[in-house]
Amino acid sequence: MAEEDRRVRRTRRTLHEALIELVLERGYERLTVQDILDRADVGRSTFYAHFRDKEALLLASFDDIRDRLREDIDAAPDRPATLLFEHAYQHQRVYRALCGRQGGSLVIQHVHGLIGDALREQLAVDGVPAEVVAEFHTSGILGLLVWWIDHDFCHGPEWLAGVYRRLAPSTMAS
Amino acid sequence: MAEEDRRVRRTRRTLHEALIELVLERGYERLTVQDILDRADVGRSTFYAHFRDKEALLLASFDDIRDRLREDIDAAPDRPATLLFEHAYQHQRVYRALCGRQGGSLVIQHVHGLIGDALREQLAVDGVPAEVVAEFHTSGILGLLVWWIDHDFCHGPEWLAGVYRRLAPSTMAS
DNA sequence: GACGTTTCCGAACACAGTGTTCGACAACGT
DNA sequence: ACGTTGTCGAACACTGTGTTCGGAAACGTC
Repeated sequence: MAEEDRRVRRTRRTLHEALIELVLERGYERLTVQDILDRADVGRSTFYAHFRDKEALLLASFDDIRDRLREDIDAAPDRPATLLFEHAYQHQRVYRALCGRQGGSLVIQHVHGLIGDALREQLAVDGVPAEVVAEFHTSGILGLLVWWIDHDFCHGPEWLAGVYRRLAPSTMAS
Repeated sequence: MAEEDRRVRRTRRTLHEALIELVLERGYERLTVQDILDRADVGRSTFYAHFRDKEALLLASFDDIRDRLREDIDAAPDRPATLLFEHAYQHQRVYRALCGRQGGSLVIQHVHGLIGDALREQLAVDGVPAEVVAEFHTSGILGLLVWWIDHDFCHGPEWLAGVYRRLAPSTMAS
């Protein structure tokens, strides 16, 4: 009974798809709510009945995937980078739209928080606060991710995970 | 004879100062051109005689500092991270406004390019493309920088440079 | 299949912010 | 004291936002 009405599902799904399409075509910043409405063929008032603004739609579009990523990380918290790379590889289209250079930086920030939280409890280096170590690694991992996305996912996720392990030997986490 | 007119200097300086102030107070994204005009007490048409938009003002405000940073890096290209940290420490107010979390991400992107270019020619790790190594390190360094800024420059620049050296021992660059 | 409910549409609206124009005036450097 | 150049301020057209509301259509349920 939670999601009973088909029309609601249809509207939200259509809007999400339109957003992804348009971000890939023209980049998030350049998009207008009206652009999304036209592409999705959804009425203006309908949009605002579902989302507060463009940003809310963006974040909602990432909700499902983020939840799954979080679950995976919770299940195996000792190798968040590997999980992130595999996850992105499985959802290339969405990750390209939301985490690539043309996506809004908001989603990246969320992922940053996710990975940062996981790393903070895994990493330890003598004489350096765990917070700082985690920050360095998280930023590095996301740098690798964005590079990978912008290079069309050349190489598999194992390769990238190997690169990370090679570049950050100061700890056990991968 | 290049910059003869005092009025021009005054206008540009006032606008830059107003921008920095307001970014520190309310964040770049939330700012209106009109806000900047009010704070600087400069006419609307005058603003557009100098800058195409808010973004152009932001980048111009970073021009001087960026040039000096580039010169420093060119002079000692083997330790770009250390130079960046020292540079930020010397210009805390501007860096806080332009590279902190509340600054537009544009300036950060510029710095990213600067550091990335320098690192790409310094780093080498067997079996990993230099491009990827540089991307990882650059992102990590900028992560450290942002963390440092957001923690009010606690510790000196040497400390942060030491942290970086400790976390990224896969190369000689510091 | 008929029902009451929920959602959607679409047009209208007020509003905020952008970037441009122009004439009058003031400040400038020489 | 001069001609030049920058600034002001008000007006304007324009784009995009977020809201409102009544009528129509689709929905789930019984």
